[in-house]
Amino acid sequence: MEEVFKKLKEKHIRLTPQRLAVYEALARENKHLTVEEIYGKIKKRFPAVSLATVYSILELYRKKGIAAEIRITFNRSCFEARTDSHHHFFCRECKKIYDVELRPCPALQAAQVDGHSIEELHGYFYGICRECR
Amino acid sequence: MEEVFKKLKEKHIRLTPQRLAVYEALARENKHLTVEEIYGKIKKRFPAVSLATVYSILELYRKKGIAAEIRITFNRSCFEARTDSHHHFFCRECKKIYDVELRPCPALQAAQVDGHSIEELHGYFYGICRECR
DNA sequence: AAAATAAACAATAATGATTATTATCTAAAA
DNA sequence: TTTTAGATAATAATCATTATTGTTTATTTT
Repeated sequence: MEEVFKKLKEKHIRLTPQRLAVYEALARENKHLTVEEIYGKIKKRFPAVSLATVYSILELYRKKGIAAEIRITFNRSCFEARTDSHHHFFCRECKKIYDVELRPCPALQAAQVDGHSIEELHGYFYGICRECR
Repeated sequence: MEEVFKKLKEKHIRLTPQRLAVYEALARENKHLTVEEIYGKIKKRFPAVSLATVYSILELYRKKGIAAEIRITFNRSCFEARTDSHHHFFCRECKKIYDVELRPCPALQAAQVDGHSIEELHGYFYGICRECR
C-alpha cells in the first residue's frame, strides 16, 4: 500500500480521492474486478464519479505497473492489484476467475521464445472449477 | 482439408460456398486473421457476402472445433485454422502474431490445476519480435 | 495570498466490434 | 411439386471503450 503511493509520488502523480478509491476497491478484495464493478463500489462513497474516470485511472495504474489488466473473458476487461506475474483460470460454469500459480512455469522465467523478447505473458485456463464439478 | 469436410458432414452441417470460402481463407495462409480481414478476402470472390455471415460461420467453426479464436489483441478477435493447442506471441512493434511451440509446457499437458479441470489454455506472450529488434 | 497554469474530473458524445433481427433465398425432405 | 428448415444479406441494436469539452481543483509563479 505504502509503496504504491511512493511509486505514484516518484512519478509526480497526484493521489486524488477518486484514485485512492479505485486502488482501495482493487486492493481490499485482491480479486479480479470488471471496470463496471469497480465503478459500482466507488459510487457508494463518490456518487459523482464518472465511469470514464474509472477507465482513465485504471489505464494510468496499468501503465505505471500498479494494476494489471486481464482479458480472460473475451467481452470485457478485468483489473487486479496484484502485479507479480501469474496465470488465471476461468470457470465456464460459475464464471469465477481464480489465480493460478504455475510452480515451474518455464515460460514465466524465460526472457525469450523463438528469438522474440518477452515482456509479458498471460496464461488463461478455461474449464470447470473444483467447486462446480 | 478433407477431414474438415467429413467433420462437417458428420454433424449434418451444409458446406455452402460462403463457408468453404471462409475455411479456405483461413487454411490457405495458416495465419491469424481478424474477422474483417477474412471478410475482405472473401469479398473479392463473393461481393454479396455479409460481415454478419462471416461472424456466424466463424462461430460455427469454433463450436465444432474446426477453427480457433484467439484474443491476443485486446480489441478484436482473430481466428486460425490450426486447432492443435499452442501459444502465441504478439509483437508490440509490428503488431504481428506468431505461433509459439513451447516444447515442454507442463500446462499444456496437465488435466487440471489447483483441482480445476482444464479444457483449454491460451498462452499469450507480448514483447518485441526477433525481426523488430 | 492572488494570479496563472496545469492537471483531474464529469458529462456526454462518438467509435467500433459484435450480436440480434428480419426478410429473402436456397436446398433438402416429403 | 410442395413443404420445411436452414443459410444468407441487410440492417438495426447493443455495449464496452475512447474521445471531447467545459468545469473544477490543485499546484506553481509572481
